[in-house]
Amino acid sequence: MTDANAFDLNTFLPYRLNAVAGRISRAFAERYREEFGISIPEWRVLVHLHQGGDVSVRDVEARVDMEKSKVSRAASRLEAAGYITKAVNDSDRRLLLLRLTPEGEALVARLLPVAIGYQEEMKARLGPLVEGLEAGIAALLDDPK
Amino acid sequence: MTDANAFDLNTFLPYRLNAVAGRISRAFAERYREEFGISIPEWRVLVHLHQGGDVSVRDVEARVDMEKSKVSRAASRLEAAGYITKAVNDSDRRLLLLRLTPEGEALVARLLPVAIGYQEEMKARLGPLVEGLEAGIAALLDDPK
DNA sequence: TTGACTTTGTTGCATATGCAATAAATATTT
DNA sequence: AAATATTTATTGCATATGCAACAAAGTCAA
Repeated sequence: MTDANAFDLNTFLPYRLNAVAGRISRAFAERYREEFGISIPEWRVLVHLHQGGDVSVRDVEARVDMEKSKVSRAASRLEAAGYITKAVNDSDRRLLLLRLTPEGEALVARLLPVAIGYQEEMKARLGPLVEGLEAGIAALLDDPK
Repeated sequence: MTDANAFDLNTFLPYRLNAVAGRISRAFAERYREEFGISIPEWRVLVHLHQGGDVSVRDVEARVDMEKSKVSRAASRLEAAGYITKAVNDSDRRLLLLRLTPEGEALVARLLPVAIGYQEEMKARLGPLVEGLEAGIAALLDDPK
């Protein structure tokens, strides 16, 4: 059945998955850059800090699907912008304690509604198909690999 | 209901979509780099040339979800590697005619079964959930926007 | 304690990327 | 026809990325 001559990129699942994700991400990134002046890596760090308590670079790396160098650089930019602080963890001086500043908290408070609204838009476009999409993503993402 | 304090990145649809797509793409890219020495942009150009007839950079850009500069650079690398040729389109001398060489055709013939196999693996992992995933992707991707 | 090994975060480096600017060809307007 | 505008592909530039190398701190074993 799988005739290689008939191969069509537009029905190729890995390609399609990557293409949607790219478009969604680009739109999301543009919005965040314009409204808040931050990138997606920075957004992820902020949101993770908002969720968890004291957090190290390693923690962010593990939970947010980013290389540690990417996390490190995002954190440095956020620190320079005054949204987070970096402190040394006294019980293990290799670890950083990343924390939101009051400015960072305020920024997250403005960010989250926009994020949630964006998600709502997506879900509205999907209608009843959301569930199937989420189930498929879960199967690929949360699998033991 | 959407309480911003309860926001959880791991249930945030745009994030999850991007995370799966990233993992799938990285695995795919690694495989293609190791086995064939080509990148995903190059892969896309090759496959598109295999599908269509004579093709310009603009055609690839329109159909393959890539910036024209990315297409241009991928095409240059493929030309240097001997997989495609660039000729001037005599009916409109602004356009290129990109064509697979015999080596390019041979490469594509080896590439496609691997791609199809990769897709099969994905589908096997998804089981009956494939359809829902594909429907969701279609709703987001093929929409009038 | 000493020495070997591991973990954590940062940085250097090579490559990739998007965007704007450009040159060449064509199309359009006057 | 001449002047202007548009389209196509490439390239320069600034930024982003992943990976490997590294320094500092900690762990473990003898």
